Amino acid sequence: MNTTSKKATPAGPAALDPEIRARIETAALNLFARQEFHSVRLDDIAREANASLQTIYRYYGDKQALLFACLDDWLGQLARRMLDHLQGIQDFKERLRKVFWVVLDFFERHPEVTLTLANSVTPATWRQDATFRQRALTKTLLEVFADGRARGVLTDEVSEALLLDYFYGLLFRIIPMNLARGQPESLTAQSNNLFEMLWRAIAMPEKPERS
Amino acid sequence: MNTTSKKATPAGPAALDPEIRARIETAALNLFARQEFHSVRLDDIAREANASLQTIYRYYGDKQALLFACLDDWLGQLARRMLDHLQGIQDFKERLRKVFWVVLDFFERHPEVTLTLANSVTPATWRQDATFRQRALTKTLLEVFADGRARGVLTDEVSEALLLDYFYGLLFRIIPMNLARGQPESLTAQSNNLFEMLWRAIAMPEKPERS
Amino acid sequence: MNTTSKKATPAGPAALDPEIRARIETAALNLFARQEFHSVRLDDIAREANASLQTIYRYYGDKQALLFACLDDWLGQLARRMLDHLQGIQDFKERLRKVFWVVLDFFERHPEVTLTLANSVTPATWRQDATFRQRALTKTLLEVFADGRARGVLTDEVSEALLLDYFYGLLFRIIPMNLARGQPESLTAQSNNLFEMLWRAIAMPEKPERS
Amino acid sequence: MNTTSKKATPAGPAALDPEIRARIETAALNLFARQEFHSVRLDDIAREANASLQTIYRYYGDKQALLFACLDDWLGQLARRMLDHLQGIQDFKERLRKVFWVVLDFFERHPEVTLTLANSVTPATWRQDATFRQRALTKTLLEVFADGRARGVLTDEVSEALLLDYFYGLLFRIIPMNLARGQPESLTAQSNNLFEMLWRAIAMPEKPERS
DNA sequence: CATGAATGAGCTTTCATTCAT
DNA sequence: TATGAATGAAAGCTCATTCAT
Repeated sequence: MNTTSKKATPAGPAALDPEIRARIETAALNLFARQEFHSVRLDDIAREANASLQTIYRYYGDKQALLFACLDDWLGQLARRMLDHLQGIQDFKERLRKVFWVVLDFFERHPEVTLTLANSVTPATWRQDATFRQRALTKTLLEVFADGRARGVLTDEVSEALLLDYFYGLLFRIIPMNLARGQPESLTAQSNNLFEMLWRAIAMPEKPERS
Repeated sequence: MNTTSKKATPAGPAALDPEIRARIETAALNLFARQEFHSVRLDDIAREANASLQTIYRYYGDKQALLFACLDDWLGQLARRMLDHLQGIQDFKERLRKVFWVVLDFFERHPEVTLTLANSVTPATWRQDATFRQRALTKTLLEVFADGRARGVLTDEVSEALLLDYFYGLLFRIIPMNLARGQPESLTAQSNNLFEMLWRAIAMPEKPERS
Repeated sequence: MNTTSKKATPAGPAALDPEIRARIETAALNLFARQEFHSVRLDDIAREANASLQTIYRYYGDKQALLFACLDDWLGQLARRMLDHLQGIQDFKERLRKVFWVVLDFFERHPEVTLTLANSVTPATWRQDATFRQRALTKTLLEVFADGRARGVLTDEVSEALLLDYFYGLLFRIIPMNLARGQPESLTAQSNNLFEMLWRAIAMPEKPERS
Repeated sequence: MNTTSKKATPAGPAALDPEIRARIETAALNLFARQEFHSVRLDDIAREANASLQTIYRYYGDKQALLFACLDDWLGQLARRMLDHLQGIQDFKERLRKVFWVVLDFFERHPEVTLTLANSVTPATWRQDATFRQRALTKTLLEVFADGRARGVLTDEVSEALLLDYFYGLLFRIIPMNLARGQPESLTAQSNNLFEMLWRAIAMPEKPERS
């Protein structure tokens, strides 16, 4: 509600007790995953975390900040993992394939994060937060796509932004949907198939060989 | 104290006064489009609609039902439009291309609906409502895809559900994102390009000619 | 709430249809007798009376006026009965005894009126209404007591007002209480005993005969 | 929507903050004394008490419980005072005289309590509350009367219940009426006169000396 | 830090009362 | 007149957030 919330700076420099932090965020993520943001009560989080309401407020400032903090940790982890896995891969398509796989793998292994994103974060909310690691992720990806474009590997039928939308749109749909369906089949296992389809969409179509 | 509390039946079959209904839903849609569901106050809707709070309760029962009612009307309209446009088109790809175009065109012309879907409806919410016309839409599309699969036009690399996810994921991403970007370029205008890319992804890849 | 309610004059000169009036007041009295004033819904009265809400409003103006109208009719009847019965009785004590009996007899035969007075009329409410026949009753009684005082029949230990309070206080207590107890014994039947006790209280004590 | 709605337990045993409690009850009593129960708004009580609406709900649960709580405190005080004053008095008549005086004195010194009882409590309401200290008072008095009956001091012309009605009826009438008349004369000051009149009514009449 | 309350906002409900047909 | 709605007011409830201990 408050754009310029001049809250008591959420947590001092010492970041306070990381163990308590962990307890709170685990509890929070579990609840945000199961219910909509507004149906989750801070009371419940406090109880599940075995912490007091005051502590939550001291650490995070308000409910939304808590939600963001939870996600931020995980997204940071995803970003780190991504960079790690990309090391040494040169080929553009292979880099993208790897990115695709890392994302599938990550969310499939952390369903609470997936569900929280699906149930408790609306685009409007998402945009509100300036500190998101997500920025970093998106920025990285955007550069990758720009590069692919420059190298003529990616189609130029549509704008770069739209290319990125293909990528994101696909992932953001199949991951939570597959989870909602009870994960009948692992997406990670089908990663290559899924990626090849995506690639056909966004790659520069081969010019028909003459003759 | 309360002996026979009968929940104000959310509007009888007579639908009460359609003009008031329209005023309320217009006001509601405008607000749900601009803010998150929980930030929208029924007070404000009532004021904007020039109706009383009680009237809203009489017509819809509660806040969420109001939201659904708003969307339901528009989605019904979309469904009708879709069927209308599909008339007479036989070719599978052309049918799908048409569907794609109708969706882009519809949401691009009704940004409030797009924004409301993006800001005020989470998947969890979405699933809660049994009466949604959306069901009809999805069911129709699923049949289309099943048919395409059966005819061998669509790839069999992944399940039908995933094929549908490609379709939905793309649309649900590019439409609100383009709007958020201030619609620098009409999606409808690029419909064919966008569709061809999608088609490459989901179509049965041509077997490499022998020789 | 509204002291100077400039309502549509409750019922035109023709007093409208007396049959409908009767139906409404019967229904109202039954409900006011069973529940507190504020727990009675005009809806229910209308339904029981087989009349429309509008009709009630046209006839009475508002809820409280309806209550008063109901009581007024009965109290008028009581007053008439009283005057009728007093005819020809000269002796002061006998007149008072008769008054006492008429009151007991009347309320014992009209429990709905008793209950309505007990459950739906608070003193504050009572005082609000200027048109009450009750005024007439009280005024009459007050004169009776003044007369008794003047003749030296009633005690002069306390003010006339307090003498009247003995009379009223007793009646207003025993009548509804006996009803609440399920009327184990008819008060009317015990009228003489009860009256003699009262009389001992309010009569001028006989000066002890000297020697 | 609502899974586990647990009615705010009307104040735990700790009675919460007694100072706030006092502020609320004072405010409430003042308003209940001046207007009818249903005309009093909890808003107003909260404002006058400098407390929030929610606090009132936390402490009392609902409006009627608040009313009862206010009265209960005072009636408890009256009961204590009564027992205190009765100590050491043996003679039945003197005991009753004392009871009579304590009641007059108490209500004359607490007009808000008197008015609240008169304006905001109907018999129907009164009967609803099981915890009322009033029970204790009535029970005590009933025993006193039974005792007087057994000892042959009280008249046996009517049932015990009716004797008690004389007592109550008189007090419940003269106290609020005198207040409504602006207390032209102190009842407490006239206590003996008033009691002697009552006594003549309920005492066993002296048998006429033979001869 | 934890606990327990206090507070403000906003949803929901129930009615008297009024309006329109 | 009867019917069906519309409206305003107030009760009652839930929760984030804040305070005090």
